Amino acid sequence: MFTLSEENYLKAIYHLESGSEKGISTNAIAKSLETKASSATDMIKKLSEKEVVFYKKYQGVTLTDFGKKTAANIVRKHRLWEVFLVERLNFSWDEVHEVAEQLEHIKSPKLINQLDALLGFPTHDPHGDPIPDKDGNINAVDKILLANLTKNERGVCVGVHDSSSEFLRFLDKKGITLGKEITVLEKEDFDDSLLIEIDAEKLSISKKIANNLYIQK
Amino acid sequence: MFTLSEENYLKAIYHLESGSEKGISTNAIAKSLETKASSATDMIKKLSEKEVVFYKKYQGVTLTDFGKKTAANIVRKHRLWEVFLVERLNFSWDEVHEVAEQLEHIKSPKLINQLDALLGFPTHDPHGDPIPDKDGNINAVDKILLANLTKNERGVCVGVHDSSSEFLRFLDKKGITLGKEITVLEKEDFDDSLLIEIDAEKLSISKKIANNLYIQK
DNA sequence: ATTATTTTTTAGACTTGTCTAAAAATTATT
DNA sequence: AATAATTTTTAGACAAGTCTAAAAAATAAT
Ligand SMILES: [Mn+2]
Ligand SMILES: [Mn+2]
Ligand SMILES: [Mn+2]
Ligand SMILES: [Mn+2]
Repeated sequence: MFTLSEENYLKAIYHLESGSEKGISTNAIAKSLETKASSATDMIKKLSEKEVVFYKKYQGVTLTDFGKKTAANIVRKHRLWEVFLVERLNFSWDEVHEVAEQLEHIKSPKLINQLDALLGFPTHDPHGDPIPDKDGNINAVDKILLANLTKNERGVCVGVHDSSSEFLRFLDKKGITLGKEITVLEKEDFDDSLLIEIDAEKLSISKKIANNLYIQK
Repeated sequence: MFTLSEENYLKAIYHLESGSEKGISTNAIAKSLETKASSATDMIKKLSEKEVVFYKKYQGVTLTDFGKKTAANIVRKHRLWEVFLVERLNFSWDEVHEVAEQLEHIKSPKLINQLDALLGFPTHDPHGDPIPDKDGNINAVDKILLANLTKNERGVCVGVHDSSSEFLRFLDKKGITLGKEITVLEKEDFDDSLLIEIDAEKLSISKKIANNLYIQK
């Protein structure tokens, strides 16, 4: 069994690993958990002792198969709870993260399986992120950033890269939600902004926004 | 804000207070939390510092108004989660306690208010215990122990005194659940057992059972 | 190839919550 | 009232998790 702190480190390493081949650096872990590198080193040793990570001094860290499965299970719980909060308790997608950070640590296999069933076995959370199954497997969809679409291309908004409250509330304000169809009408060269069509309306989108919205063609 | 440990001590004191006038002893707290008296003394000092309990050395401890409200809120969360687990996630009443012990520490007022609404503002948990409202008030019902009924008296089963898994599963096996009507047909003097009628069937009940079942006349 | 910079680890300290063993206070017994 | 038994508190220690400051290793720059 793992402590709350150990689980948070495992999850951080899991997220950092998806998106880089090499071992995850002590600094990267510390930054992601808003703690100090020395604390990360201490915890890495404990995790290595418990055989959820491979660790050689100065070489960074990688999850073992057991570690991957354990981490995926925490992510699974986090995302299922997010779905529950949005679908059943009327939370908006920018309010769920903090609460899910707590709920993901509740230990009860039956609870999470029944929750999964209650929600109809959802495949994605409110931010479009995939929900791992019981074995930790995720079926990845081929989504690309809106910024990478070319003129006149079209697709459905299926996820966000940045899931901060600020960004999510901004999207709400602009009427951009998951499931909506977006067409790129223009790409402005001098500021990299996009003119898009959504809900039969024209909307100008900055490069920053376009770099944080996932589209499925 | 209170730590998980502080919350558990507060809840223990809250439960011990209902059922005795005087201050709660260090030993009683320690026993109820399965810890040592010295640990209880340490924690009592912290709680006193935070002004949730009154404490004078060797005099035992009592909750302040603030402490009562804080403790009642934890009990509120515990019992609402128990209702959720039974009514929505198909847990049986003997499986919920351990999970509710964890869930009661989740910090989110919106979560608990929405959960309350989702469940239709329940007044009692699956064991018949009252759910405090947001201000910590409970409306007590006048329930008595089955053992205190006299011959030919009748009432509805509304709660359990012992809520251990063992006792609850025993009740399930005998077909005794909350809401059922029970009539006392005989009271045997030599072993204090009861002959009751439930679901139009006769059933013999030991003194121990009768002392742990609450009835509303 | 040295030197400088950055990253990582170690050493020592602190907090929270717990424990054991001993001292102090309270309560019960004679 | 004095002694015995019990309860409560204190003193000191320990594990988990964190921090700062300093040392060691790795990487970058000259
Ligand atoms: Mn989240
Ligand atoms: Mn999410
Ligand atoms: Mn319970
Ligand atoms: Mn209960």
